[in-house]
Amino acid sequence: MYNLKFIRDNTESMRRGLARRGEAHRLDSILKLEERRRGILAEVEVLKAERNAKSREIGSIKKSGGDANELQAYVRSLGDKIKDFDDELKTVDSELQEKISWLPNLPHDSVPDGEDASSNVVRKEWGEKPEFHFPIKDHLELGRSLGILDFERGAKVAGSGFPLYTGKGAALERALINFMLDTHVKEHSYTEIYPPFMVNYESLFATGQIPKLLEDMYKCKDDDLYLIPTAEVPVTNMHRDETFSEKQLPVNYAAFTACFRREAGSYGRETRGFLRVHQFNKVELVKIVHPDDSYDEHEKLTLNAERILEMLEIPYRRLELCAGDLGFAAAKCYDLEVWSPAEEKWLEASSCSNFEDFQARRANIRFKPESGGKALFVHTLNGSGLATSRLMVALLENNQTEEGTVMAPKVLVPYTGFSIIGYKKNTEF
RNA sequence: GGAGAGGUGGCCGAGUUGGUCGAAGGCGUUCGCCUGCUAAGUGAAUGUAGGAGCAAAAACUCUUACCCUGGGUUCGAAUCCCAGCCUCUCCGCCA
Repeated sequence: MYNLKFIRDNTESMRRGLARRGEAHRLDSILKLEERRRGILAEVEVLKAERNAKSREIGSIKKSGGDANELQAYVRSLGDKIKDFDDELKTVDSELQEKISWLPNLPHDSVPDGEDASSNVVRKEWGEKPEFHFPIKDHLELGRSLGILDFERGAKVAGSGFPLYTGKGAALERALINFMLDTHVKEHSYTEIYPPFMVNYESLFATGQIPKLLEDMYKCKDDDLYLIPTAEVPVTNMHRDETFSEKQLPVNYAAFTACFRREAGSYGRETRGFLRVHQFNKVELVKIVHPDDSYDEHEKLTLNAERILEMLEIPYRRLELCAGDLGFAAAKCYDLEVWSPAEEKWLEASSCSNFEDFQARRANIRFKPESGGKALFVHTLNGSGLATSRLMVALLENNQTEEGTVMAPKVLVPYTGFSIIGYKKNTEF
């Protein structure tokens, strides 16, 4: 979220950045409104200054017992004019704020050009895609035949797109969450957070889900609360309207939450099983850092997420998103994709973004420099570390055996207590 | 859900018979003085945001707004009225 002064002083560089995302058209009406705003301001402030002066005068006249009726009538007429200007100003202001709130973040210089996902660049590929010498099953068949996933009953109790895990499926899910949290907390030095799963409008606005993604949020209308689409929202907003001291930075958080997304308008598109769901679990990493460090921290964060996949021995690749495919608030973003042998496709399991000061401005999160001077905006980052839904697809499919069973990854065994998901007793181990 | 108390600057805390209050006092912070060092003492400074002026930036000057939020009354509101939000205490209900 940019302030007016910044837009006015950096119009051309903003226009260039926005053009890379195909959003440059948004700037002109803002500039026009801004000019009108200043015009009104100039007029109304003169009137207000006069009103203040005359009112003081009335005060002293009255105190000394004089008659100020005529002056009062005059100032009253000033007040009427002021009200007209103020009303107009209010209209212009809210229109401006609305328009500015739709300006996305500017892509970092290092971000490749491109209009859509087809221009994303593969930066790295890890692991070997497994080769099977038998007909393989997809995650849905595996989940059903092994009795660990029950999408039908999930649909019965809630609706389609609400996963339901049973027996070893539920245990595997829980193991995965604990494993990821433990790794980030104990080995990568993140502080664990367990936040609310519902947030208010201000929080969604601050992290940039609103206005653009409003339609994708589940809302509790009676209470004006929204189910979180990601832990990024409550965790980043912990520090809304706060000022850090410079030496408190960087702040690193890891949070497990369920995530809720309406996925409005995406029906029929890759909606089988876990490929697109309304509720899923995710361990999210959030960093609040010094502006000078955010690109280093972005690399670190991405490596922290990749480490999980390597420990789980899941083949993945890292994609750098092109300017046109960047999320609304991101200045730079890497996606991590896991391999699905059944789909023969890469599936997005993580998205690691540097928001620079975009969210910090909206959320008013600052730090006080050691050298003194004004508080500056921090940079915020986050990334999934990771989402279990797509991970579960890769995990089941990549680790299936000819018998139709699934081997649990070695690192998970201490968490699950079992190393194989067979046909029997998956609900009574 | 019911009853009551309260929301003021980085913090604490005055200010509620409306007027010179952006707001006393204290703490903290910054700069200086003093003292072998530290502590203590002492002098001064110290809110944020917007606009205008100065060719630009900084400084500076002028000005507007802000005492939870949004309305209202008034020539004039931190102070009065209305609505809302939040916090605390007590009661009820409940996992």
